[in-house]
Amino acid sequence: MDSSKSWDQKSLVNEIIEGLELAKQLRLSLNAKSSSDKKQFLVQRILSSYEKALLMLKCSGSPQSPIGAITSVPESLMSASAGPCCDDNNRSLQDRHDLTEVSKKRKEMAKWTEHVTRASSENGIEGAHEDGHCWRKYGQKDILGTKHPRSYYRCTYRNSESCWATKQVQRSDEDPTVFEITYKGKHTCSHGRSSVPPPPSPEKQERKRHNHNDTYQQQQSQGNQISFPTNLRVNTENLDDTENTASPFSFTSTSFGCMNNDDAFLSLMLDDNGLLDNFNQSLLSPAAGGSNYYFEPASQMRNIAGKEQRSESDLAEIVSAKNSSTNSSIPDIDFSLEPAELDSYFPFDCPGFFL
DNA sequence: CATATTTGACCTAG
DNA sequence: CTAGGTCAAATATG
Repeated sequence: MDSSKSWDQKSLVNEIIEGLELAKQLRLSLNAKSSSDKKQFLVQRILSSYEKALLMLKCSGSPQSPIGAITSVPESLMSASAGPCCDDNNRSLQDRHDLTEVSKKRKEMAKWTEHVTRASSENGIEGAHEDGHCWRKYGQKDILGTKHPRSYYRCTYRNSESCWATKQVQRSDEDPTVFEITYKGKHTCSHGRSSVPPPPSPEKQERKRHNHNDTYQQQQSQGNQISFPTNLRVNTENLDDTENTASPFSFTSTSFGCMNNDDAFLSLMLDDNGLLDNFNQSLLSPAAGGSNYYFEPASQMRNIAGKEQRSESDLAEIVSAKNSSTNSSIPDIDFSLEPAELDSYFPFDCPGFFL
């Protein structure tokens, strides 16, 4: 990866910069209310740009690519052709049902990671992310080499609806405002983001202990500028095709959980690009929960990781939503889209937002 | 009282 | 054996 880069780092940077510029243009367009054609065109360009950049990265296969933002996902997990989501965590289940197949891999389900920057206490955005699903914490573990413990959550409806989706929340030690959320399995429950007003968010405990007043409500008032993803970083680490790869990233948050607008956002994305075709299904599938933004040129991106990414499903995506602010920017290369981009699509005034 | 969280014990892959 | 992941009893919350 370091030695023979099939891509020139400059090209990569350029690609990303271009994306950034385009995003800015898009923002302007949005503000100016220009024709939707133009907007769509811009979106397409942006995606194309990032797609290229990601491809370069993927090809390089460097875990520690220049882009610090990219988090390498530990292992590839393939999703057994088995079900969409149910599969692994239920060790016990599997054990009961068919131990034999589980032999090696413990993880067989689609998995992707999301990086969520949640508020700095000053912004009071802690707990700003929710994905519209109801999660129940079932464990917490101190992980070697990390300052903060990792929390384990599973779908509240695990039992009632056999929804085996789970997620892990790990606070970054470097940037305490960043939470790395790793999802596993797809929601099969019918309680997507749409309905349920997100209960306690994962980090709830922290909010509890720290502050709660200045949290999300504040943002509502601040409305467009902070609320949340100011800078959206999308990092795709391991992608593998996987038809059932569930719903990749939900742009964190409760917000999405309660808004319908994401549809607009999605449709925009989808319309413009064939790129996202593969995901349409899941994207639109109710179960998957609507606001998932797929970033996946399917076939092209997968692989490269080099290891066992067979065909199954090795999907790990990382989304970073930064709400920090204007400058979090990242000189080098973090993919960062300016806030406005999202703002226009997401109303933050919906009640229950960020909760 | 029902449901969610906490937390130490337990299980398993590596 | 270790670290990560899960279970489940105890406890907290509404």
